[in-house]
Amino acid sequence: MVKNKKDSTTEARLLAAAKKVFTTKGLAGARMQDIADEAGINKAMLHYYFRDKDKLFEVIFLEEANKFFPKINKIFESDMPLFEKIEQFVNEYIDEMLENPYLPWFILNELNRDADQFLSKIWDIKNRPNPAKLLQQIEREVKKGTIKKISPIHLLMNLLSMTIFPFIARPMIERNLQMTAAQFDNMIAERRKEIPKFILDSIKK
Amino acid sequence: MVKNKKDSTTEARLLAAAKKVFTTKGLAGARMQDIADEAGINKAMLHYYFRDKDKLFEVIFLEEANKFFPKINKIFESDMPLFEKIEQFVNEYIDEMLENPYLPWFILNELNRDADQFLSKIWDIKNRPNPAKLLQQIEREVKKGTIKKISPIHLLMNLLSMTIFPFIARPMIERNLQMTAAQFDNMIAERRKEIPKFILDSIKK
DNA sequence: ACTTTTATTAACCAAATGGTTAAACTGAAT
DNA sequence: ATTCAGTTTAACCATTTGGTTAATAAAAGT
Repeated sequence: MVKNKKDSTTEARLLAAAKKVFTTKGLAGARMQDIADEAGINKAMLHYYFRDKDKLFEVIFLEEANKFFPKINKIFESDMPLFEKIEQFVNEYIDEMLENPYLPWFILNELNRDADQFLSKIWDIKNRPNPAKLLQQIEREVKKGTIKKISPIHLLMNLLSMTIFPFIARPMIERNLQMTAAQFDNMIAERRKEIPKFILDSIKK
Repeated sequence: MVKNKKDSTTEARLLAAAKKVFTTKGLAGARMQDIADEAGINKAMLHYYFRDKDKLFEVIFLEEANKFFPKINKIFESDMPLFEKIEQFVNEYIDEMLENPYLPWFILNELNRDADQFLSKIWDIKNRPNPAKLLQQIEREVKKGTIKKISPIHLLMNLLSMTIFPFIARPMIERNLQMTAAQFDNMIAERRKEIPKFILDSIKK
């Protein structure tokens, strides 16, 4: 595998370092000096390329959000059968989490800290998850009688919860259930099938 | 309702303020001055009563953890039938979250930041959730054939996820599903029945 | 060869922040 | 009335931290 030239530029190295530090320490906890050290590059370069801390944060967040959420929305809005949609959602989400385990944490953290600022300034409305179509689809299926009667909101909440929560709670899970990283990854792999199965068993007639 | 005298002492007011500020801003993001202002009390008093920021944080965390987790562990370890246990867990957890919506956030945040330090120094091992008994019970039920075949770990993960996640993701849920606070509370109330029902439907034979 | 632009560094700065201190206040015990 | 411990305040201090700058090196253009 040939290393992409861009990956070793100053800018790219700073971005990678920032991603790592923001992830583990949060926006407030991250130090510009830590990021510079992690990249092995002078701190002034962070300001040279990204102006200030908030801008740097924004760049990192948007890069990932713009890649990921459109994919999720495409699934939500497609014309697939409900169960297939659920399967695809779980798989897509887990794929993303394995590549960027920090993302949900990142988002929820900042959303918790200051939702207004985060949503209006940083998170473009086009890229926010929009499950409206999925909710309608569930309602239709219930009315048609193809699945058991269930509130669409609760089904959606259950789907999101079971998919996302393990990644947010990873440190707690690994500790309290005495799992190694490998065991955790293995468990996540199983969930690609377990979650859709669990849901199907619950709502099928 | 007569106001408890203790609730208006300087120490208690500082604690309440700290709880609020730590909750919304996190440990790193919280400012001692913010906490003092929130309490309407001189900043020096924070140091007078709690020595330093970390100690203050510790006091707040332990107070709640020592109240809550023993309750949860008692449920995990009791001899109730599985389904009743699930119901009680959900109800107990939701009760706690309504009173202290910040708790799971608080814990996961610090656990994510620095698990080792947090667990060894702050979170006494006696108060950590210990679901071993519940896992065994699920395994027994599967073997007896009273419920469908399911991995105990995944069932536990599903239970925790569906119960806890909505509180962690609250700001995102309220925004993206355009819910008011009242609607959110209402949805949570419904989940007391929805979660056990969803699980039962999925695992019953 | 030279000039100009871009990239990089080390030293520096101002503001924020956790923490200290000395003085003053309060209320009960003597 | 005085003392004395506990409480409270404003001013202060040292360090951290985000951000700037002036000087310099490297690259690109002429």
